[in-house]
Amino acid sequence: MPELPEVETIVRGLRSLIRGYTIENLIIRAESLVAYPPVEEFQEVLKGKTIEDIDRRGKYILLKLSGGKTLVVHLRMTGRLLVLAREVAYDKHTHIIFQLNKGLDLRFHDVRKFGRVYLVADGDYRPAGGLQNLGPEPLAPEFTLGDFSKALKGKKANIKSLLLNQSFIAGLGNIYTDEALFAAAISPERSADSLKEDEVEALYDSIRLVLQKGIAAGGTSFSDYRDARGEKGNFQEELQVYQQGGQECPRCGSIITKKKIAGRGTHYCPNCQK
DNA sequence: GGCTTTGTTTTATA
DNA sequence: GTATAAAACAAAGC
Repeated sequence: MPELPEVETIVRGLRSLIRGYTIENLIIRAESLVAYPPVEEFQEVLKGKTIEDIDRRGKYILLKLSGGKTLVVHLRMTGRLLVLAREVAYDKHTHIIFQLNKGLDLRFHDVRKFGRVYLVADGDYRPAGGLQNLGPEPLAPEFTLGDFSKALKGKKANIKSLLLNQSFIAGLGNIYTDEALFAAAISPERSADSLKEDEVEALYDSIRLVLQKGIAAGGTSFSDYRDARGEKGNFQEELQVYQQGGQECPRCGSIITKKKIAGRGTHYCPNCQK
């Protein structure tokens, strides 16, 4: 599942592979993935645009184009953005092909077809779903412990659901939420405002550390995730609790539990996550 | 063919 | 209006 570290890895790859390239033509094989504007307009406006830079905001990929437009991509569960030579054959899950100059393709590949692309005017993110309502970037220097602590105050929801809420904090999904709560030794069922000062600090540090480790490992390829070159990440080898239900806790040796919390499969150690 | 998967949006409830 | 929880939705693999 592409979360912040996976999206960051993809963005870095795209920057080195296709920055400065021009979109010469598009092939849209599944129109349902084009969320905005209507497909005909999407196709016409993109032709001839140059990719000036590639950025990330939360789990959204932003391709800044010439002419004041931004192509926004969200990969949801199983989406991939791949850079491939034009002659590489499509498979059944290749849905949008951006044909670039010099014989390169940028391809949107998605087994589940849950991913979406949006073409917006620079800075006007309203048509792009939750992009305009994202919370702070957890790795940005401006996001301080004080901010985090203040934001948690008075929140009665459990900490797991709050961390998954993109308008509260951007970029965390099920994998890194479970890993950060484990690293901070905090139970996912705790209400947010029940956390003591030292626990808030441990969680703040854990969120940032886990995300940085994820990026350093090139993301988590538990199943579908691949980077822009089609390569797997390695963070699955470092997972402490996610998908480790029934295994021994690496910290205390108890058996890791998997349970549905906040509507999501949640992995945690019932003994040492308090 | 029902169940599962996750990120996001929508709806319901307090 | 706000905070929160629950349900719905996307589509395909098994």
